[in-house]
Amino acid sequence: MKDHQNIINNIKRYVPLDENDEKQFSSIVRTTKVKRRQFIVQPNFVCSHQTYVVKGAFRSYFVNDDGIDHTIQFAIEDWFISDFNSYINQTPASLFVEALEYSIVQQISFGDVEELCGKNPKFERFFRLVAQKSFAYSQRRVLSNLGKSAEERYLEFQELYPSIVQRVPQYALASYLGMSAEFLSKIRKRLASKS
Amino acid sequence: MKDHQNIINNIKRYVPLDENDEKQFSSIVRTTKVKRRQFIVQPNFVCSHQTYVVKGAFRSYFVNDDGIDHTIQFAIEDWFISDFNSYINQTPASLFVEALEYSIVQQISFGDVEELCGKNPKFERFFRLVAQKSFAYSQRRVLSNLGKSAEERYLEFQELYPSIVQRVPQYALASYLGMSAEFLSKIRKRLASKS
DNA sequence: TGTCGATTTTGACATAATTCAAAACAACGT
DNA sequence: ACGTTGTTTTGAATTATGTCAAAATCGACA
Repeated sequence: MKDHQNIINNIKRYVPLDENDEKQFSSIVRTTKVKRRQFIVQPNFVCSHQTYVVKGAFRSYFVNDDGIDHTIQFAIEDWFISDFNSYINQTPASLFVEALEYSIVQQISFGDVEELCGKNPKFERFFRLVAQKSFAYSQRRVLSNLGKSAEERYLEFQELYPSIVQRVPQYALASYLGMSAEFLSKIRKRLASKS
Repeated sequence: MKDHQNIINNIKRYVPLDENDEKQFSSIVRTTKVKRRQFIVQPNFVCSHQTYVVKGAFRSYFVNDDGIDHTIQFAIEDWFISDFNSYINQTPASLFVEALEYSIVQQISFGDVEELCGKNPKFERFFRLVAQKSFAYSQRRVLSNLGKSAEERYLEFQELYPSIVQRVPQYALASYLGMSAEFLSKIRKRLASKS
């Protein structure tokens, strides 16, 4: 149980864990370093792990037939990231998950997680609560995408995640918000000229 | 355990249930009829139940400040629907959930579900798997919204859910796909004139 | 079965956002 | 510190989609 305290404290925000639970969980965690621009998930390979970010930043994205990429998610410290669809069905991924900076992560494999959930309901519960929260979050995003203009989406994102706006490249943010990089640049210029 | 077989078989697609489990689950299910145009969830009221559709059709939607509505989800036979964000946090809803037809539903309350999950890990597991699947589904939708044109989104939806296209009003479908009702009408006309 | 309200269609026009290509700028590795 | 490569900015031209208002159609139910 060297340095799993971050991820374990994270779990404890949802379910109480005693020392034995912690040990159980700790035994399935593997810590790794990841270089900037390195992929931890790639299309056609099964996404076998969920990745918890100890330090650094990632994005997951899809590249369509025209070579245009669409960012699904960012993850910085204390977030999980993966190609979730590939992970839960253990089928080949369609996304890239790429480090935007030099990062340190902790990974848990699908098999280990399922086994752990089977033998300790606290973890079953934890992963249920996380999945439910993720789903609710994703629905909120669908809503913003539907209802708001490009400028409104940018402002909303900036409001919610100011630290991410600072930290990720503009084109990645644009592709998350569903607009071209050029247009985001124009929006920012317009906003800067006010105020 | 009158007529809970549909919903129970649905659960059994994810976890095996013995007779006792079924009885336990059955005890928290309440069956109700819902008239066309009736709301089962409304903004500002807490969404206290998850609703399983035995027969009929629903949609959940958000109405923004300009009075424009955005459909989050459709549900027909064997689907669950709710304002999930309101449900899991037990906070006031921001969505309407409205019957598109005369419907029969089965409802389970947040309190009962949480209690049941606490005492029977099979249900904890079931709700975890469902939440995970829902999340993966929602991510796929984000992807379509980001990557595809209005026409492509329509074609994709028709491919995936032909029965829903037939069954729901056009304006509701347009608001799900993120386009104006008029534009969807034009897309259909254009498509019809080919082939 | 006819009527009224709700839904869909149509066309003209307005606007948001994209595309492309070039220039300016930043930042990374050696 | 330098050059190279990746990123952001700009402006002009283009396209997808929205808006509005009127007409046509549908469908529930008295």
